[in-house]
Amino acid sequence: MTPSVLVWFREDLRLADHPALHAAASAGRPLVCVYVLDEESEGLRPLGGAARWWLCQSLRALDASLATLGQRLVLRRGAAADVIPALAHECGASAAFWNRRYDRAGMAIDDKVIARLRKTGLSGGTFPGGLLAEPRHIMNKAGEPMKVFTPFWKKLLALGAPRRPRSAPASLPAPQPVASDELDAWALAPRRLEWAGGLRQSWVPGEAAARKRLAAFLDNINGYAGSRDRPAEPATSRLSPSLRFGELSPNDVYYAVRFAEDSGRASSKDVEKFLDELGWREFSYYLLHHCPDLATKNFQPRFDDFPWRDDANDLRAWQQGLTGYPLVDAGMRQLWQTGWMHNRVRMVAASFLVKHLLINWRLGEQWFWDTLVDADPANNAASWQWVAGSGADASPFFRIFNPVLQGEKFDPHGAYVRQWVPELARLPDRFIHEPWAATQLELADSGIVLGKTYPAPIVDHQTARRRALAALKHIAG
DNA sequence: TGAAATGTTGGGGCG
DNA sequence: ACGCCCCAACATTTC
Repeated sequence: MTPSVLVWFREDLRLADHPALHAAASAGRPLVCVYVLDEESEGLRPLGGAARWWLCQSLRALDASLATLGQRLVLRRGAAADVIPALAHECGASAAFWNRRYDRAGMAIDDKVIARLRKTGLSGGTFPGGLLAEPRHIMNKAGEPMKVFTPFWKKLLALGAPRRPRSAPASLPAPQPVASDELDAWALAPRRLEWAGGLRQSWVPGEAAARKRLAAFLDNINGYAGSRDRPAEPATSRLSPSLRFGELSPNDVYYAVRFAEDSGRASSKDVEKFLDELGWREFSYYLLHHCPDLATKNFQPRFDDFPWRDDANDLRAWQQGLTGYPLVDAGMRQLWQTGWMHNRVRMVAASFLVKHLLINWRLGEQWFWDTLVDADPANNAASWQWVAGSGADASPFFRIFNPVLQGEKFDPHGAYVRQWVPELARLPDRFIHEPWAATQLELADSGIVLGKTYPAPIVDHQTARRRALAALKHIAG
């Protein structure tokens, strides 16, 4: 019997531009496509709730696309270093292929899998597929990892054109029948039904839907550079969860945007601005690769002794969107209801937790990890550290967002606030970002009783700002 | 990928 | 007519 080839899907739940799948398909041998739910291996961070929901839907979608090619997705559960070699033997495979990952725990597992495969005469083939550039290829003159975004991104782009994406295989070799777990038995969907309901209303996971979102974004990219910061406008790509789970490869996105530019559909300004965001994703994975503890350890050690406040009430108010600052609350509620928050608001809300409340960025990182559908081990950790000031190329400690000014600047008519904080919806524009500045009469006209129907600010901006500056100046460097 | 404090300037009201 | 003051408006510095 012809030995089969095993393709191990991980954070690349797609058929297009999937180098490992492409290589396996070209071998012309029976194919086994597998996904392993690994909740046992040392050091792997368990997915948060919203991401588990996305994963479940995306696996279903991937299985359906494989089915159109006569294939199916085999589901297995357990420590990957056991499961993959065992499955390879079970189905008589001679090789297992996968696309690389870049976190330390994941790479250690992959090394172990390769070692075990080799021990019994099988081979493992690994491919680049998740990043525009391999992290080890970008170093400064001293041979050290780079620490500043702009030179990093310039260097990456100067390496030459990124790998060209391939389209999905038109056909796949016949499957090798293998037993599979039932997806429903994994119970990935959240227990709270209404939470899953909000996610389902907001998103369609899977490669096909991701490609539709990419196309819709390109149709709408005109003016992106300016409108991307206004959370009430549908200007951002909303591709983050798809990139997180690899429903699209960054190469696919990169070239789609470049093509829009070359064909005159998109201005260079808008394109550069958007590709910068893809660049930040690269930079985050790059940092995680060279600094594997990014989610728990300060990138800048001088933050190690910072006296964070331990205040469960303030943390809860922030999580629930009850800080009394409309823009922050709107963001936190959008997050809870849809599993996603607009980028501009993420910065303001995160800054509020860290700087106004002086709560440890790790607690914010953890909350986002649990609630974001795009929660990503690299982006989430790097971005929280960036906001906190402890990260690479971080926001300086004295940069403290004023949630009122940010609201007035980026949500001038309060459309975003009105959508997510409906109890403020009737406030006039001039008070929508600072309801406490309205008189009792004006509040009453809008049906608001401050402290009852909507909270008074849990901290005074001026006071909190000065407190943060005083606390942070000790570690300024 | 800020905001506040502080400094400077210039037009206009006014004595 | 002139100087003085006020204070936007803008620029610079500081956190």
